[in-house]
Amino acid sequence: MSVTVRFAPSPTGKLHVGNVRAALWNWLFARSQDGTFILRIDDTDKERSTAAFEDGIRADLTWLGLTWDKTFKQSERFGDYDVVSDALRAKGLLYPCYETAEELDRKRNLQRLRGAPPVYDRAALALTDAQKKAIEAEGRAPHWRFKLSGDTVRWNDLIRGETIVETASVSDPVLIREDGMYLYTLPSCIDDVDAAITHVIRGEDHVTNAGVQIEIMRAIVEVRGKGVVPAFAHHSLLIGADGQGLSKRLGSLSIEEMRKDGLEPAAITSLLAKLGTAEPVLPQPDILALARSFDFDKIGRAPARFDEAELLQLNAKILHDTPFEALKGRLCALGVSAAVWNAVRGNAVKLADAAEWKDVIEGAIDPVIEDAAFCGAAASLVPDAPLTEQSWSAFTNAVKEKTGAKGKALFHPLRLALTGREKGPEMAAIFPLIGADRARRRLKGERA
RNA sequence: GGGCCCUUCGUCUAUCGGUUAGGACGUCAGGUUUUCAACCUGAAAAGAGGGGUUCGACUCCCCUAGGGCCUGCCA
Repeated sequence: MSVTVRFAPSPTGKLHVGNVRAALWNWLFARSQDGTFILRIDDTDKERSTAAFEDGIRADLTWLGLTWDKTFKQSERFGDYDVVSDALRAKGLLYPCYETAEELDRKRNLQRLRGAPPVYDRAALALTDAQKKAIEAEGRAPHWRFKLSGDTVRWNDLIRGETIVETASVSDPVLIREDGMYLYTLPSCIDDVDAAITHVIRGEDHVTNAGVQIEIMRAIVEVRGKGVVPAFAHHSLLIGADGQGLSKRLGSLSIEEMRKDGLEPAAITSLLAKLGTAEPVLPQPDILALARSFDFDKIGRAPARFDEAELLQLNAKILHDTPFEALKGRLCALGVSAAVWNAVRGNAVKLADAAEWKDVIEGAIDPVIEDAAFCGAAASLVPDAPLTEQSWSAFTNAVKEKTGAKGKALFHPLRLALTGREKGPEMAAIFPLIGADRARRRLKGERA
């Protein structure tokens, strides 16, 4: 049986690092098994789902290189959900409830106060047909719950190992709201069975869900007369660099933000693929190489810290190794030539840094002159154009001879005068780019 | 409140009862680049705490502490 996985975001928000780690692992696993990766848009919540979020999710995934083999939206499949829910009703597995949200809330609070688990008491199951009729005569519509078995559900989780959920300690899940809208659970289960999903890879916030979903899926398989319950792999969630949960400040960790910030998608995939695994996090521009090394056995069970500083370091390393050709389009848009890129890429953390260096090299800057006499002497020693790779050492040797300065005393003031900055790319590389004329003027303290 | 999961260098982790507790990233030092970055070499750096079990515990058990998650007519 060939592997089929899915990533199922709901278009009610932007993709963030947490989401994307799940998407990535699904994608990597699919690719490593020569399987199928499905993008499913879970848009059952009509009020909160928007086309803009959906487009954003697709754009983000595409940008990261997580392309899908198939895609569909749950909103296209309500007919199928109707068929299955009717069959579930007929089997007595889906039953109507008439409590209001406030009532349920009250019940839960009471249970909590008594120290009891807030599990639905199934009062609706005791309702007679006459009572139901009477309630509906008042204009009240039911919401529908799935009747859990109360048994222990167990599965061998690909990451967590043997895992059990006691469905007796879980409320019968509401599958259909009072207004007739499907909640996420049923469509998700139906789609997983119908699409023949073999592996569900997602965050451990879903482990209790997995218990109830396995029961629901078993019922669906029976109703459909085909399909299987997939295998599950629940990974730990990411936490912040401070060791606290990530959920609070996901805004700043959105993929869209990172894209706008000019980060390399490979930096994100390199980090997220290996963070929390036994393998080292290394810059890996080839996402398929990441797929080849994907292994559930290497994934740890403890929450891992996501540190933006680490992401930036990876981004820099990836940039250091990326030739001009690979970045041509974006560099040209920034006005950065191949010569400039090759001279400055070792100093770029983000791609936009190259543009800053381009401005330092080619634009007008205000030089920093610490010692006017020294710089003035140097100005007169700048070799005639055109400058070459060798010009820098010829120039600095001449300055050394004339002024007696050496080491840091020699280089530091020259760098400051020529670039206006304390640090930067190899001077031998950018000196010819700055050019003899501009170099002389900058050494004389002129804006050039 | 209840339930599930987790806790080894700063970080991600290896170890599946006996190891000088290993690696990677980061950090620091030295080298190199007659400056910084890059690069090379090296070093420092860890079993949350307390009880057991055992000849022997990072490893198994219990307690405590800390963290994550679930406990929705959200997903």
